[in-house]
Amino acid sequence: MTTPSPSRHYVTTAIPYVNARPHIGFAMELVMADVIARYRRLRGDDVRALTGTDENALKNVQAAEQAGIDTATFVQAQAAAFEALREPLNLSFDDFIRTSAQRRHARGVTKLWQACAARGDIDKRAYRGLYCVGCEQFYAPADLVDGRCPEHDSEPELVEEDNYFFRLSRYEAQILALLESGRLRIVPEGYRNEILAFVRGGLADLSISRSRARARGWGIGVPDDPSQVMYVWFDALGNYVTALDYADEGDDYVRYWVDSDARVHVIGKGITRFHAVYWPAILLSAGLPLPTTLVVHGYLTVDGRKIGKSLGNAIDPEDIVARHGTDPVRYFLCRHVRFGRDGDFHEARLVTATHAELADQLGNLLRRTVSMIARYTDGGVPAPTDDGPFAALAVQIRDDYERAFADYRIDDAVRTAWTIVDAANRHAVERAPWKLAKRDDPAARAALRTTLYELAEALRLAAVYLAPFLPYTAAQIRHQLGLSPAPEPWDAATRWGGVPVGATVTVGEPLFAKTSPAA
RNA sequence: GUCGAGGUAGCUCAGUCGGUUAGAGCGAGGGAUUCAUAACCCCUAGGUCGGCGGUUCAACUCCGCCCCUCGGCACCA
Repeated sequence: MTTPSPSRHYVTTAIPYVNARPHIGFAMELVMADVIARYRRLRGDDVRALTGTDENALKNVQAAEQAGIDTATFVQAQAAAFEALREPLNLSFDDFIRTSAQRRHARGVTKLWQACAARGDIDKRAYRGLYCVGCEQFYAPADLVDGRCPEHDSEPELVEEDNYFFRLSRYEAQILALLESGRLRIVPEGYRNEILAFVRGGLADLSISRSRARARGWGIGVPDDPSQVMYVWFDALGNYVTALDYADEGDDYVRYWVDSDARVHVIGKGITRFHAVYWPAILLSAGLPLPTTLVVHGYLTVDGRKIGKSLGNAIDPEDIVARHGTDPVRYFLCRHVRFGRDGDFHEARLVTATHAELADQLGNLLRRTVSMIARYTDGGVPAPTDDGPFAALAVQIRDDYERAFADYRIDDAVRTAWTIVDAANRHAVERAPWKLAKRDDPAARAALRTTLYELAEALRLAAVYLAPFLPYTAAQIRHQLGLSPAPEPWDAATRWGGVPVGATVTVGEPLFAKTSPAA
C-alpha cells in the first residue's frame, strides 16, 4: 500500500507557553513531529516543519514579574531555551515562530481576525464573569471551591466588560461533518470520539479578547480597538499560518498551507479541542483551508510520577540527552511510549533499552557483520549466489512500516523496523558464517558470501527504516557499510538488494557505548 | 453523574475477523556458541487473561452487570 509520492506535507508542533523550562513531555512532541517530517522527506516529499513558542499569555507576564525581569526580556530568554532543543534532540524543523516578537505573526493574526470579522463572525458583547484579582483570571463557577478561588481562597469579584466574541455556534454543523467524514482526521480515534461528543453537546460562542488592562498591556491588539487584546488562544492557533507568511499570502503560505496535501498538527491530548473545533471554525470563517490531521499524544510521567510544574522532577531534556545520548532518548520516546497513550519516562528503562536493544541487538549486529566482512572477504561486500529468506520479508516490512506511518503509529513503525534486526541476528546464528569460513569447499564459500551479503543488506534496510528515529545511528551504519551518506529514493531504498557488491566496510567504533545506570 | 480509555506472566506491554498448548521484551534459571560491545542464538519461566453471569460446539476476544485506575464534559499544556 504505497501512498503516492511525492506530496506536500506541513508538520507542526503545538507552541508551548514559555513560563516554565521545556520538559521531557514537550521534547516527546518535538521528536514525534520531527520523526514524521523526516519520514516524509525520506520518501521524497516536499516537507515543511514548524515549531515555536506561545508568548502572549498573561502567565508569561506573571512569570516575568516573579523573576523580576521585564516581560519581553524574560520571554526572549525562555524562548531561546526551547529553540536550543534543536541540537540535543537533533531536530530538523525548518522554522521557529515566536508569537510576541515577530511581525509576521502579529500581522498575520490581525489579518485572520479581520477576515473573520468581514464574515460577520466577530462582534462585541458584554461579558460577565467571576474574576480573581490574585490569579488575574476568570473562573467558571464549577472551578471554584465553595464559591472561592482555589488558589487564593478569596471571593472572586463579578466583573463585567465588553469583549469580542467569535460566532462559533455558526460552525457546529460544519465541524461535525468534518469530523464525521474524516476530512479532519484525529488519531488515535479515541480522541476523535471525545471531540465528537463535545461538539454534539452544542457549541457556544467564544470570547476572543480581553481588556488590555486585564492583560497587563501584553498581547496582540484587536484591530481598531486599543482597549482590547486578542485572547491568547486566538493568536496562538494562528501561528500555523502566520509562520508561513499568511499576512502577505507569500510563497510558503501558498505552497505549504493552501496547496499542501497534508497539514498535520502534532499536539498533546489536553488541547485537542482547540485544534479540532476552535481552529477549524476560525479557518472556516476566514475562508482558509483546514488542517487535515491532528496527531494526538498522551502525557508523560517521570519515573511513575506526574510531572510537577515546579516539583523538581521535571526532567530537563538537555540534561537527559547529555547523560544518555540523543538517539537513545529519541529511541525510547518513540518505541517505548505507546502512541496516543500516557507513558512513563523511566530512566532506568531507558538505560536498559539502550543496552539491550540499541547496543546488544543493533550495534552488535553491525559490528559482527562488518568484522566478518573485513576478515573473510577482505573488506568488500561479497556477491550473493542465491536468494535467501529476506526478499519476502523486505516486502512485508515495507508494507507494515508504511501502514504504521499512515496512522502515525510511530512506536509500531519502530517495532516493524526492528524485525529486520531480529531476523538478521537469528540468520547469523543459523548460517554461522564463522563456521563456513573454516571450510574450503565451493559450497561453503558460496554460502559464506551469500550470508555476509544478506547481513550487510539487512543492516542497510534497517538503517533506511530507522533513519527518521535515529538519524545519527542510521548515518553511522551507512558509513560503516561503505554506503553513500544520502539514501536512495524510497522505492530503491526499501527494495531488497540495494547494497552495492564490493562496497568497502569500515570497522568503526561501537554504535552505542554502554553507560552505567544513572544514579 | 455521564462519556471515553485502560485493568493480560515479577516489571513494561502485544493479542487481527471468537477456534485448538494465551505471546514479546526486561528480569530470573538452564543450554549452545565464539563472528561480535560476556553480545548474538535456543529452551524454561506454568499468569483464575479485574470480578460475576450470559450467548456459543468454542471467548482474553461478543452481550449484561459490578469493582478499580486514568482522562474529557465550554474557554485549563
